[in-house]
Amino acid sequence: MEKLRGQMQVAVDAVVFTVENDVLKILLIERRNQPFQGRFALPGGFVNPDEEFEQAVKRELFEETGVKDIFVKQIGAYGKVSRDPRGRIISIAFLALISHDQNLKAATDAAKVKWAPLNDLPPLAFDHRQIISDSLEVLKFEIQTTNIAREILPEEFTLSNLQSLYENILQRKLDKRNFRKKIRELELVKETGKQFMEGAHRPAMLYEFRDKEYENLKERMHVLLS
Amino acid sequence: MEKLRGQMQVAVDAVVFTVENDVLKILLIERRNQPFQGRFALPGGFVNPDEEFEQAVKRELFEETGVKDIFVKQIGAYGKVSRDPRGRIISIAFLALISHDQNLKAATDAAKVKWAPLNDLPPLAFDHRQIISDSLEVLKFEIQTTNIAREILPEEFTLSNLQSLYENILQRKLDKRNFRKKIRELELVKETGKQFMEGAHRPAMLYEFRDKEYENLKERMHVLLS
DNA sequence: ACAAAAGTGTTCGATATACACCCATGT
DNA sequence: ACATGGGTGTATATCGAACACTTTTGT
Repeated sequence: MEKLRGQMQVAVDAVVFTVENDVLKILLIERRNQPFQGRFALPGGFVNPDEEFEQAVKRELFEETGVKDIFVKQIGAYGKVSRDPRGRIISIAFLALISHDQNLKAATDAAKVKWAPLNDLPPLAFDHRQIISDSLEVLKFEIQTTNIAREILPEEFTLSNLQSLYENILQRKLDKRNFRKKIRELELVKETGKQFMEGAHRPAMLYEFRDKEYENLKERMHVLLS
Repeated sequence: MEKLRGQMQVAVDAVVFTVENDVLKILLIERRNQPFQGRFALPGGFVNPDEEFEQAVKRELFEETGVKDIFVKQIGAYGKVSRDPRGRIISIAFLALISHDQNLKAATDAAKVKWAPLNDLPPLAFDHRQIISDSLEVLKFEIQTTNIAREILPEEFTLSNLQSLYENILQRKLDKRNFRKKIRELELVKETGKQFMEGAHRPAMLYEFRDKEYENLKERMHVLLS
């Protein structure tokens, strides 16, 4: 038997999005060791030999956030020879979404863990900035073609919360009336009957997501052709 | 130093599309060894320690097809624990496109290599059927939002060839007049002035792709929101 | 009364879709 | 002459985009 070819170390990394006070944030961890000691990096770790990628991600994220069932979706493999000075370490990157109402361990944990606003990220280790950028592109697509928004918002939310989420992800302002009309047509949400009151202004209606599947939104992908 | 964690074998596999006689085909290789001996599989192989994923794919594909610069795009990582009975072998899958006018070695090579029509694939080894399915989804998206079609068609082609390619990829019929109008609006191609004559009917105009970049097509992705 | 966010419809332009006939050629 | 695929335009429906005022609350 020849020496095993293609032998490498395989890790998973996660771009965990959540929304807090209508701000889209990403989970970062300050590195304690070389390389990139003191820099922030995406949470992640090596994959055990008998462990699925998704299990590995969820295991790592449970350790960091205390949240058990996190929505994850693979973004791709990052394997540039030079990406890690320690040697050939490839990373399978995942997009992960957490709703902020699950009391997150990370928020109150040691200072080495933080939720950084997407639009104000510190310098990052490895190729993690690229991974975040790619994840955001995927998220932009998914939010427009599925009901993935439910994975990141709390159980109950206002239409302003929802619009803010879309704006944060798509990185542009949306028109309130057009947005609400669209959401209505899609039957994405339903009223809870409750109201949310805060500040010196009219209270907002609270909504929750419908159970309806939204794969059908992908039919709108007839972008180019009849 | 502890024993290396996350140690695995890493391979690349390619879903190579080409179009021959207006039929969309995929490159398959008959396996000579266990497991799945005698079954067809995607071309691929292990990644060398100092080799980029893309290099590895292109190296393998050059060996199989004799074509040097093949368009490739990563689809994702496939790493189910049970996917390969020999052990934990993960595969980074790539979509690859070859225009059939480059005289393909594969077509004339040993019987163990064949171009199989997408709509008539034999049983495949490993999770390769799934990889093909996922690749086709990516291709469906790319063909509608970029000028990727140029990577698979020959230098010169008729509008019927082009439409046929779109139909093959999108797996549905398109309206000829609407298709041509769209292609015109997008300024995707230009006339060569030449004609292509074949069979007992009116000769067709030959076209070639414009050099224009088509990233801008992605702006049409405002599927959901204003 | 005022400030601040919630809520609500209509018009216009652009794009997608449906649809049928003549043309140039080889046999 | 006929069979075969190549080539062309218009009318309608749908969707996206732009746009401003009233409502409800706390202070």
